Amino acid sequence: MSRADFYRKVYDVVAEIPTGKVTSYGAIARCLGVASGARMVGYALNSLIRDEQGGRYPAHRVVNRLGQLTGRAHFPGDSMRERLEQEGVEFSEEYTVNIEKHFWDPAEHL
DNA sequence: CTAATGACGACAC
DNA sequence: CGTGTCGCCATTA
Repeated sequence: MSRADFYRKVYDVVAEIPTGKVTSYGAIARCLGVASGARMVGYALNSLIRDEQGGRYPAHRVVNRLGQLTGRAHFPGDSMRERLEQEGVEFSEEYTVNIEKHFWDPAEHL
């Protein structure tokens, strides 16, 4: 599997996250067969920002394994948190979602 | 080519 | 149970 394939698959998975659900970087990485690629998933999403068509991917639904919105700084203002709240995602902390309640496992979708 | 970095995660203390 | 370390690997300096 090439680097480009990995990136594309990450985007595919992200695009399929249901509204009101969230998943983690590590879960996506494992789902793609690269258990140690959690950081790469984050990097792939980071590149979406540069990418023009990046806006059409719900990258705000991807949080770390604890449900923390570690990527909020890459979104304008509090748009990441606002969008999640708007989708009905429950927060345990101001920047932490209830991931156990809203977790979406990419593996189940394959 | 080497070194530092990061939207992570597992494990040791 | 919070904090520190280390492994991870593409990307950038």
